[in-house]
Formats: sequence, C-alpha cells, structure tokens
Amino acid sequence: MKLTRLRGFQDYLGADARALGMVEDCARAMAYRHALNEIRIPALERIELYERSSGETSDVVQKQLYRVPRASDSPGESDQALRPEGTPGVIRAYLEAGLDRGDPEQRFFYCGPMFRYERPQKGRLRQFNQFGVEIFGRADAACDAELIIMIDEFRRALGLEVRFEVNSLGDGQCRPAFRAALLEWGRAHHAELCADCHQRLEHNPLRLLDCKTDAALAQSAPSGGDYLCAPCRAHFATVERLLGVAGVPYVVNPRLVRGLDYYTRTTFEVISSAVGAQSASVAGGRYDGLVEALGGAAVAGTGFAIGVERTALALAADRHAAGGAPDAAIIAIGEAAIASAIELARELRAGGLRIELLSPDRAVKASFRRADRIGARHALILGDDELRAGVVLMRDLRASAQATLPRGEVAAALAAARG
RNA sequence: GUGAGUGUAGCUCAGCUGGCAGAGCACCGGAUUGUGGCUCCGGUGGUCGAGGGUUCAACUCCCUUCACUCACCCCA
Repeated sequence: MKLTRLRGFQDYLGADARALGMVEDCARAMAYRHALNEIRIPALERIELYERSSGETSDVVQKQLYRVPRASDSPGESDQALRPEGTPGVIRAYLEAGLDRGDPEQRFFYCGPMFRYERPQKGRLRQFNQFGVEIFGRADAACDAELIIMIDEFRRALGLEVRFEVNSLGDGQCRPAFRAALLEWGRAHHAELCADCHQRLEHNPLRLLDCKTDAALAQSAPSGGDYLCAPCRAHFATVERLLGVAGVPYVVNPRLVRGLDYYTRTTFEVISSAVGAQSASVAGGRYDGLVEALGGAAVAGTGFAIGVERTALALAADRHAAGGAPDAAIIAIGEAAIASAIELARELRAGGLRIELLSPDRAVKASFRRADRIGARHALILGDDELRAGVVLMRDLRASAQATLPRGEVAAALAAARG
C-alpha cells in the first residue's frame, strides 16, 4: 500500500504553485480596485442548499457531491457536503445575515477550494480553486458589463490571450417559448439526434445546442436570440454597447447556455486555448431568480467564478518561472559564526530582503553549489575571519565577483543589486 | 458511467524477432581542506505497476487487474 494522493487531487510545487499564487494575487488586486468585499464561507454546507439551488435530480447533486458524514461513528445518510461551487453558500450567508431585507445591494468576492466527484481530465480536478464574484441588488445591464470588463482587466494584467463569449438566455417572460421551440425541434429531428441528445431532450433541452457529435445539426436548431422579449433584448443590447465602448474583444455565442431556470439574461464564458477540452477558465452570468428560490426576497444577482487552476494552465511559463529566488544565501562557517549568521539574516530580512540561511553542516563547496541551485543572487560568507573583523564576504554569483563589506553595508548592497 | 492511450531509476525516456537492466538529467563525492555554474572522474539509486499463464529463458508474448493521462458525459 503506497501513500499517494487521491485520484483527482493535485500537489503543486515550485513554479506551478507560484502560478496559482499569481492568479489569486491578480484576482485580489482586481477585486480591490472594483471595491468588492471579501466574504469567507464554510467549505461544508447542508446538502439541502445544493438540492434547492441545482435541483434534487441534477447530475451535480445526484453524482458529483462529496457527501460527508457528521462524524466517523455516525453512519447512514449524510446531510452535509463539501461545496461544489461558491454561489449557493454566498447566497445562504447573505440571507442568514438578513441583507436581502436590510441592505440588499452587496458586492462580494471569495476564493477557495471547491469539490466535485468527477472523472478527472486536463483542467478538471476533484478539488480545484475558484475566485468568485457575486453582486446582489443590481439588475442593470451596466453591472453585467462591468463584471466582464473586470475580467478583461484581470486577464490583461496576467498577459493572457482569451476569447470572451457572451449570450442572453432571456427571462421568465420569453424563455418558456424558446424552450418549447427547442423541444419541438428536437422531437421533429429525433431520428437524427445522438443518444446523448435524446437524454438532453428529456432533462435539459437547452443543452441540445452544444452537442459535439453533430454540431452542424445543432446549428439548425432555433436560436435564442430570436425569442428574446423586448426588455431582454434591450438589456443585452446595452451590455454589448458597453463592452464595445470598453474595447472588450467579445463574440456572441448563441449556443452558450445554462441549464437551470433561475439563470436569466446575460451569460458569459472566457475561453482559453491550451487548456484542453475544459477550456472555460471563467464562467458567469445573471441569476435573478436564485436568491428568491433559496428563500430570500426577490433580489437580482449576477456574478462569475474564475477557475484558478485553468487560468494558471494558460499562463506562459516565463511569467512565473522565476520569482522564488532569494537575494542571498548565507553560508556560516564554524560554530561561532552560526549565531552571528542568524542575526545577520534577521537584519537583512527586516529590510525586506529574501534570505536563506544554509545548513552549517554542509561542506563549503556544497553550500556554494546549493546557493547556486536555489538561484540566490549572492552568497554571504561568514567565518571566523569575517566575524573577527566585523565584515561579510559577499559574492555575486551571477557576476562571479566578490568583495568584503562591513556588515552594516550588506543590506544596501543587496538592495542595490536587485535593480 | 463510456472510450482510447500510457505504465521501465527521483525525473524524461530507450530497450530490435523472447537471451546479462540501459542513457540523459537530477542527487552525493572527488579533481579544488573557505568558492557555485562549465569540464573531467567516480558513486548512490530498479518489485520493469501488480497477479497469473506460455517458455529452457519474459521488460518483451497471452490473460486478468490496478494506476495514470486524454477525450466523451456532466459542468450548478
């Protein structure tokens, strides 16, 4: 029996871990600029929360939920699950704080791990991180546009080339007609549809539109845009106009759909190439019916979630290859020098420098090799001679030059070398 | 849940028609007793995923199984 990580769970080391940190840092900076407030919510919630937001019969609740027992000695039916996404938990917290009746307009962001029991593939793990934004109490199209513009700023900061796809799903007024038209079309073409589409016809007719088996056939299906009512049409037109003014490079994809009824109007995804088939690195949209469906007041909602790992996959390697390297590695030689080296390290770190104190057990030659290996810009040698004279031997490992400096001048010299 | 591909050193991989288990990188040491990278020399490191079968002989062929990867499904 080997102790390996579980299927669908991942370790991140070195540059891979730095890439995730970079994505999260960038997203936090974006959230700060847009005056969003952090919300921290539990990873474990009642299963009922997800049953009510996604539907008891949905695949998500039926098959993909990580159900956990209350305690190891209480077998039987579990009523709690690890969160598969952030939105229901955020709404639950929003309602529990009474904000829907007190102060309904709220702007939140959150970041953390989500869990879905699925077959892993590229860009799809059983534990993954999402950076999410949820805005409540804003029904206007400007809010939808600003969310997409926010993501555009985020991806530009990371230097990512992506494609924005947007669509409008309509609302309770106009969607039923579209759905009915799709059903009718599906029944008329029943013989031509693939086996998967026969399932979709029963459970989720909107998904007929993104069939991969016969994309040409799906093209001939009714298009949602033709069924939008006047208010939905106006809303979407405003979103498009504002995106155009902001210079967001988007395309309208009429086949971009969501399965559940509380999704309304604007929906969007950010598509990254080089991520594999799971190419949507950000997904979001308007969900005006969801707060009410979870027992709150009729408050509009809109938001998105960034897939942190998927975004990191799309990052160019050179964006995060460096960054872990210390300004200096300290090599202490001899018993007396160790305490002094620790003190030197403290002084330098206090000045904001990145310092690694190497093991004094290693041979000097091996210490230099180590300093080089971890990418240290400098090696600082502290032995009996230097100790006596109150100096440090500072070697520039890139330039292969070295000089003896008074201890007090080392920090400034290292900072200067940072450039 | 379905399909395909891949499992050999820490990593990336080679291994022919079945005949001694290999390379590069990494790591450790030496050439250089307080000086890295480059070079040279040496060394550590193997359940060939696992189990079974065929054979004088299996990393190699056959069966089973497990794991990983990609894709489908799904994607709230």
